[in-house]
Amino acid sequence: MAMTQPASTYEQHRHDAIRAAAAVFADKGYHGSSTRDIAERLGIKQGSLYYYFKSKEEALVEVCLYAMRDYVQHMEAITASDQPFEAKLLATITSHVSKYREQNGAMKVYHTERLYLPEAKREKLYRLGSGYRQKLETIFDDAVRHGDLRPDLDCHFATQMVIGTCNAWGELIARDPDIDLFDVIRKCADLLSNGFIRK
Amino acid sequence: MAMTQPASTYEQHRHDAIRAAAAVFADKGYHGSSTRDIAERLGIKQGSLYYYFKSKEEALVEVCLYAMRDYVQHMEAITASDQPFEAKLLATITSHVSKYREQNGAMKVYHTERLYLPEAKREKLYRLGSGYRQKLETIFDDAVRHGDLRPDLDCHFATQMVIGTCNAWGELIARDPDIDLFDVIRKCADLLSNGFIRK
Amino acid sequence: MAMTQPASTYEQHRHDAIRAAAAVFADKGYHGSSTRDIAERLGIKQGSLYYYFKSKEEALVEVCLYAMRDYVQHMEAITASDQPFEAKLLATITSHVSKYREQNGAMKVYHTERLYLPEAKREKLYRLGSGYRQKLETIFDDAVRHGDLRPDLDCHFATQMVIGTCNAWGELIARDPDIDLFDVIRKCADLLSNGFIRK
Amino acid sequence: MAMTQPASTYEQHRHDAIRAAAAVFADKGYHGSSTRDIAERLGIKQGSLYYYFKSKEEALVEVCLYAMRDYVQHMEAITASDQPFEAKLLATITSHVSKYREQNGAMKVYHTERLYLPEAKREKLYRLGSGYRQKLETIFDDAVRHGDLRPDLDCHFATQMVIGTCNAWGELIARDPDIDLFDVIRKCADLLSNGFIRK
DNA sequence: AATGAATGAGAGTTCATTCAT
DNA sequence: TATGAATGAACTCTCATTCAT
Repeated sequence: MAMTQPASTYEQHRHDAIRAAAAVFADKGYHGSSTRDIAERLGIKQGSLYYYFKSKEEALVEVCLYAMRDYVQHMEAITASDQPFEAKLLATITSHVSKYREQNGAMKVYHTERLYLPEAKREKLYRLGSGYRQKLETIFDDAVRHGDLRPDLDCHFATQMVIGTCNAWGELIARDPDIDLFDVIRKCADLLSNGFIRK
Repeated sequence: MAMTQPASTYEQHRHDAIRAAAAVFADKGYHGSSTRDIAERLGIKQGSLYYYFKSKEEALVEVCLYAMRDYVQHMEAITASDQPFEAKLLATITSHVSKYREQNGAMKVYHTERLYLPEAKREKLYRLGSGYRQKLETIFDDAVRHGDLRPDLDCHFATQMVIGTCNAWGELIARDPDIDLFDVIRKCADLLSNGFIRK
Repeated sequence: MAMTQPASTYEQHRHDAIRAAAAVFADKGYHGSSTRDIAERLGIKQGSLYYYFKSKEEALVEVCLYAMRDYVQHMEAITASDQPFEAKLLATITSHVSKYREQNGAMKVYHTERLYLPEAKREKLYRLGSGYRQKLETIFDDAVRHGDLRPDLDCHFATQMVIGTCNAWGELIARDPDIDLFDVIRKCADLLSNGFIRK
Repeated sequence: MAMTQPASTYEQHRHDAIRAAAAVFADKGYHGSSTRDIAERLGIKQGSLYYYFKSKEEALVEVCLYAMRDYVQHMEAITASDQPFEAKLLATITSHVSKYREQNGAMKVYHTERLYLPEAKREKLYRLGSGYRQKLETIFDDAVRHGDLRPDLDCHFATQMVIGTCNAWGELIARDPDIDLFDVIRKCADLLSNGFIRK
């Protein structure tokens, strides 16, 4: 059972182009990358890139969309599932941090280069991703209501904190391939849940 | 009590130039900024920038050094002080996060653009900043030994977590001037210390 | 009998670019010429030059190599030939001085601008050209041994003298198109052989 | 008995500036030199140069004039003297070639950079120097008439040849301080007079 | 007599983009 | 489907020159 669309040759090649762009942008930043860099990584000539993107900016948009793929759905699945808070948190962090090791760095690009897009396009991406934060926040809301979390918890703040922490670790593990991904995830979830202090 | 060095006119103007560069780099990224942008912000002509920096790259180095100024010393003072762990953590977070609202964004530039410097210069900056992490780690080591923190705590991990969290919040508060800095600091310290979970 | 290689369009255009650079450098000197000057002479826009040379310096190198083409081989052919000394000298001078009227001044550029190349590249060119002097010197050595030339002749000095004289006349005939090339060559060979003095 | 004018301090300093310019132009060429290079060699700041020259071009003119100083007079003295041809030739060559080791390379600058001056100024310099060639030519004319030289000698050509040869050797000895100046002069005069061929 | 500070013009170079083939 | 060739705009950087001090 194929999980991705059969995909015409063009779509396949375009997908490769997006992944090449992701890798190059992740490495050198959007403004530090040239279309030639991307083309070289793809093994084609500079001009040929324009068969797949109508501009460099479009390439960035596509990389960001690629990064967002399955991102929100994942969160929705976690929210809908019938697990205790700590399991949901672990699942969230796993999903988020792992993404930094996948998709040729697209997630990193989304996080750091998205801002260079013109307002309009940035807004569209933002809307795409904001469901994520909302869903995550409801996990916190529910858990507080249910008595699992501190009753004084600022759920909005906690949500940002989780996301920010995931992004921070994501950067680190994207840069250093020697870091043990699951060790990071476990400790991260533990510390966020329980804090540094001895009980 | 003089708060700043007397400083020659040249030094003063150069300082202004560094701050202008910091602001522009923070806004558009190193590669996305032009020397004209910086000059314009300073109110001089493009070519005149080279009276203060011998290259755009040198400007980036200076911005990073500016960001690092007092940074490690602050940490050393906190380490040396005779306060309980939670006070030290609060002081650390305050010092770190506040920096993102100071110095025209130099701290953000240091964090996100430093990587575009050639190996040699990056290394030198790195050495300057690495004392920070070490000092912070000793705070954790001491507190674990003293019984204030969980005995199973991975202090190295915890250190990275604090720094990463501070940087993540730093980005947010730098971008959004409406965020209440001290609210963030307080909640951040609280959550890191005590976690989300109800005791 | 094909006299030039078939040559791809790119090679042909690049050749034109080298000749344009030769002409401009010969006229205004390397540092006095701009890439725009060269491009204009070629009838393309400045930026397009970089499709043919990756830097202005590379253009200078190519012009120098162009000047050296066939230069040493010519000398080798003369050396190997079975002619008396005076014929060989005449052939040498002819070959050398004529070059100043050919190849759009590349020889002049080689002679006067080569020095502005960085050590490494200059060295490589030098090695290419140094065979010339050596071959010429053997002509003198042989002729002295054979009794055609004065037995007290400093052959190394004589070689330099021929080359220097050729270059001096080359400059003159390159600058003034009215000078009769073959008149110069003949008189030059005569005077070098026989001197000013009446016998 | 002072041989140069008493000279105001200004004149002395200006003289130093001309010599500094000569050295720098000789080393890097007119277009390859910056006014900062010259100022640095003088030990003053760039802007201060303009106290001595109203433009870089004027500096070049002054260097050329400096090179020409005593040049023609020397030739006149030689012409007027009552020596045989060979002594006059030797004196001429000595005077000319030696100049390349004097005056900080001004002669080399005159020879190679003069052409970059605008027509008008070049013309003026040319007139200054052309007396030299004329005087030298009369030496040849006289010697032919007197029967010392070959009756078929093209005196104009011979004159150019002497000058060209002197300049060629001048370049060599200016570049390489190890060359024995008087050895060059002697051999040069000998070969020009008597040629390579065995009598 | 000399300098610090600035400038405007122009340099070499890169690059996103186009388009005929 | 992809390329070779070119372009024009922008970029970093240099430099001759000016001028108040």
